Parts: sequence; C-alpha cells; structure tokens
Amino acid sequence: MAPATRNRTTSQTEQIREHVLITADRLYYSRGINAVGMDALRNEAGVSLKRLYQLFPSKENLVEAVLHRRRGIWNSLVETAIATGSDIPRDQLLAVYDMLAHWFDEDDFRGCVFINTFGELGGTAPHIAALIRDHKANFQARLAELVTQTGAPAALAHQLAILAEGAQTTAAIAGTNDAAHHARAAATTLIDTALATNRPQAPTTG
Amino acid sequence: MAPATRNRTTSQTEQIREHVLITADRLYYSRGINAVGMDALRNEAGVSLKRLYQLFPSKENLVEAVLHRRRGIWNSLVETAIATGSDIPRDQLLAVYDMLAHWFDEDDFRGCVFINTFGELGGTAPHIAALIRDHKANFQARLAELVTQTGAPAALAHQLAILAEGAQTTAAIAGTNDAAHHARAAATTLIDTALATNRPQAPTTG
DNA sequence: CAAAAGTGAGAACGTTCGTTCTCGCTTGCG
DNA sequence: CGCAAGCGAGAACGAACGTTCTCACTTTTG
Repeated sequence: MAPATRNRTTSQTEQIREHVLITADRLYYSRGINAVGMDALRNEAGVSLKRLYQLFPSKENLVEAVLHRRRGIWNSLVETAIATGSDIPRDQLLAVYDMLAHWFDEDDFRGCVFINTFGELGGTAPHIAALIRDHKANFQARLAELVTQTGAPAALAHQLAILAEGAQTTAAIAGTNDAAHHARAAATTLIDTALATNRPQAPTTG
Repeated sequence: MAPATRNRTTSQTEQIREHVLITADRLYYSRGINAVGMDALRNEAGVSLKRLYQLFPSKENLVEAVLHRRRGIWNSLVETAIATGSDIPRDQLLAVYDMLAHWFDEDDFRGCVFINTFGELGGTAPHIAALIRDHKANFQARLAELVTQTGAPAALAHQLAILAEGAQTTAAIAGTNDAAHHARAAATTLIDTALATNRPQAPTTG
C-alpha cells in the first residue's frame, strides 16, 4: 500500500499510455488511420499487443483517445496564442492565424487531424464523427467569445472559423504555409470591416 | 467491321465504365476509399470482377479515374455558376458560393472528395496527392482570372479560395449549409474592400 | 455449323487486418 | 523457497482485402 510505489506504478502506466498515444498519432497522421495496423503500431511503439489492448480495448477506442489528446493540444495552442501578446480581442483573434502559420511550417504537417479523420471515418463511425463535430463547434464558440468582446456581430466568428479551416486544408494540399498569411490578411479585413460598419459613422448617444 | 456495331460496342463499354465510376464514386464518397472493397463495388455496380479489372487495372487506377471524373463535374459546376447570371466578375465570383450552398444541401453531402481523399491517401499515394494538389491549384487559378478581371490585387484570389475550402469542410462536419452563406458574406466583404482600396479616393489618370 | 474468343459468377490466392491465445519468463509476496 | 500473477514475443484466428484464376456458357466469326 506504499503510496509512493502505487503512484510510481500508475505514473509508469500513464507514461506508456502517453507514449502509445504519441506514436499512434504520428503514424495515423502521416499515413491515415486505416493504413496503420495494430502490428505496425506495436512495432513502432515497442509495446506488446497485450499491453496495447489492455490500454485501449479496441482500435476505435484508441483513435478516439488520439483525437481527444489532439483536442487538448489544439486548445492549448489556441489559448497560448490568445494569451500571449496583445490583450485586445481583435489582435487576439489575429494571433490564432499566426499560430497556424507556425504550425504549417512543421516538417510533417499534413493538415488538420480532425478534418482528415472525418473524411476517412466520418461516414462509417458516427461516434468519431460526433467527436469531431463537437471539437470544431468548440473552436467556433471560442472565436465567438472573442468576437463578442470586439463588439462585432456574431456572424464574424463563423467567417473567421471558415478561414481557419480553409487555411488548414489549403496549406496541407498545397504544401506551403502561404495560406496562413492569406487567411490572416482576410481575417484582418473582415474584422476591421465588421468593427467599422458596426460603429455607425454618425455616432448615436448611448 | 460494320462501324455502327463497332461504335455501339464501344459506347456500351463506355456506359459500363461510367456506371462503375458513378457507383465507385458514391461508395467511396459515403464510406471512405479504404472501407470499400472491390467486392462491394462489384455487388453494388452489378459488374463482374473480370470486367472491373478489365476497365481499371488496379484500385488505385480506379480511384484516380473517380477523381478525374469528379474534377470534370466540379469544373462544370464552377463554369455554370460563372456563366449563369451576371457577367460582372465580382458577381461571378460570388456565384461560386451560391453554387456551394446548393451543393451542401444535397442529402449525401459529405465534404469535398479531394480533401477527404487527401486526408486518407495523401500520405501514402504521392500520385493521388499530386492529382489533388493540381486540381486545387486549378481552381485557385480560375478564381485568379476572375479576380484579375475585377481589377483587385491577386492576393484576393487566395483569400477567396480559402473561404471556399473552409466552407466545404465546415459544412461537411457541421452537417449544415450555413457555411456557404457565411463564406459568401465574407467573400463579398473581401472583394468590395479590395476593390475600394484598390481604387484610390483621389483618382489618378490612367 | 464448328472453332475461337470473351463473358459472368464466384472460388481461390496470398496478404493483411483487428483481436485473442499460447507459452516461457520474470516478478512480487507469503 | 514456492507459487500465483503479470509480462513480452509472437503464433494463431477468422474475416476482409486486392487480385487472379477456373469453368461453364455465350457470342462472334469464318
């Protein structure tokens, strides 16, 4: 019952679990999910099949865990982008596109995991499709919070989200990170236009 | 050697080929490519495996043919949208988003075939990835032509393309066609802003 | 009509899939 | 020490994959 030992054991299992998730994420992301068998993952992660199935009772369960982990990473990236730098909502929104530009520059960048997975499994795995839908709705809701803070109409959030999604797929397919800069420029125009037209030229008393 | 018979035979082969392509497209689009085996396609299309492999020497070849056919359909939709209605480049650009709105309304809409296929196969099938990249570049180039006609700077074409891509993935994942309208509104703002700022308030002679 | 070529239905091939099982070996604990 | 439990390595399972082959039957053709 020594708590130290108990904790160490738990933490080791957690470490292996994390290692498996990282490896699965890398393989799925680079090759697609169906193209990566449990054997390939076993070899790459250096973990026995028994332990694999002990950590994740099925491949679908593992895929969900990978997506769940990615969601956390994405949210961290977004929050870091928002929290770092300016505290003006307009600039915080733009910081999201700067974050995208850095991400697109990574060597193994191949688009958004959620979009890729939706295309591959969305038609046959409703639970995974729902998870992806939820994640995207979450991101849109976060943008909507910031848009509200700017005082612009809520529709702007949808437009900004579409730009972010489009930048990810465009960058992935084209193989360049130009899309992030184009999306940022477009977002700037949309935000500033929304702010300008929302504040009527002849100010009314309030 | 009767030319009529020869032609009829050829045309019948073409009909079967087209029927196979339509069936494969439907199955691949709804379930993903890896999830649809040649047996399932054989059953669904009512064509023998022998004829299937006589028409398409391999599954990858078939996938390429499906994408090639979709590219033609997409180009037709774009050109019809551009040709129908206004002949003002600005409105022709916006007509593309109206076309998207109609497309998103289809019952079996599940996003852009090219984006979905890139996510699933782009990492392992370079030839297919290149085909997809080429198709997207083509679409961007078409937008660029129209943008040039408006007199707006070329960067606008990239922004509009990103909006179109983002609308497709957003509509697919969310399961609504709202994204098309949001993208259209954003496109309107971007185009009009580009046109306004490109024509300086104090007109120069030209 | 007879011979040759082509066809559809589906069995069969070898491989790979997701998952489970076997079997020595280690390990923790009385 | 002895024993139960858990482990890694990998064999094994049934199913499904892409592809090829068999074979009885049409169709074409001289």
